[in-house]
Amino acid sequence: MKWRKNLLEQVNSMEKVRPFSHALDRLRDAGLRPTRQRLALAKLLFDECDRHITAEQLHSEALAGNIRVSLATVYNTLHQFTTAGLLREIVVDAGRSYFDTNTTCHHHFFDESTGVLSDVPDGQLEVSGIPTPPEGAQVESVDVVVRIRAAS
Amino acid sequence: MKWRKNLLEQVNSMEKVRPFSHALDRLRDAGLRPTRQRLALAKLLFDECDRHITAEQLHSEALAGNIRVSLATVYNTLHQFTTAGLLREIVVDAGRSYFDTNTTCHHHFFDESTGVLSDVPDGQLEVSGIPTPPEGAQVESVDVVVRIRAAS
DNA sequence: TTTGATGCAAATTATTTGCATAAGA
DNA sequence: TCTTATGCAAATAATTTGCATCAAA
Repeated sequence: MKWRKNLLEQVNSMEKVRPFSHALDRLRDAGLRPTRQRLALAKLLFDECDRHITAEQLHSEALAGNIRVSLATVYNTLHQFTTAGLLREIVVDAGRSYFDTNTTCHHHFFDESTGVLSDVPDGQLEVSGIPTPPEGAQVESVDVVVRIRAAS
Repeated sequence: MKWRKNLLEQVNSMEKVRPFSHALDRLRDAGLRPTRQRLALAKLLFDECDRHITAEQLHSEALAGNIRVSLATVYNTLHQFTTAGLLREIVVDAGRSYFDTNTTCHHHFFDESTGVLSDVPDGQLEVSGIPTPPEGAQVESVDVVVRIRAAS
């Protein structure tokens, strides 16, 4: 049927009305099939710049935006995005994973009272003398977490 | 009954045979009642120096040493020790907590292939320019994790 | 013997997996 | 239509909590 275009065409025509090319391009470039859920989650993640979010938070946002998606799918999608290099997983809290839309090398503040994760502005913090790892291992990354707390 | 001494006396007499004063002193100083389980776990933790261990690992060691203790008690004890300042909790792996018997300020290697956590020797790694935290917050600590992996 | 801390079973929270199904070619 | 990848229910893993019990005084 004529009106039945493939998803790419649909999306291209929709882009004229509402610009979600950003999210779509990212999925395309990563070689991930742009399904409805993925596209919706990508939009939430990448339309604003520089987000730090947990699976639970993203799931809430999706539901609030009338996107029907299970928490498991949110987890799976976040991990797929991470594997594809679209996200970076940040470990700051035992028993909760945060995902960062900024995948470049940078460091974090973690507010232990509120659970809010934020970026340390570039150029403020320097790590020098990265140590020689034990025999036979290579350094993958050097992660710095500045733990903060509301002043008492 | 005469033979029924209190725990302190028992322990003092046993010390002549087997030296676990180290573990006992630590509990005493921290104001924690030296119960059988706590004393046994403290012995495992503090008799060797500088251990990095998960709850699961410590539980296994306890069972191997014929110490009947539940995993929940191991968790509770690890947290009590941490609150008392005897241990430091290290967050390196989403969904698993490590505890470090070295509570002084230092940094870590985390081997992502094996899950082994180890200390970065003092003096090799320097962090400079600790950034100003967001308004109203104060810095609690600056944690550096050097993630390593077996060379491919 | 009394009392309050303790230790564990059961509950909770966070995350992963297997497989029926829907989506794209 | 025909796969193959997808999304979710159910399972698993990690950790916490409430309360009966035990140990110290």
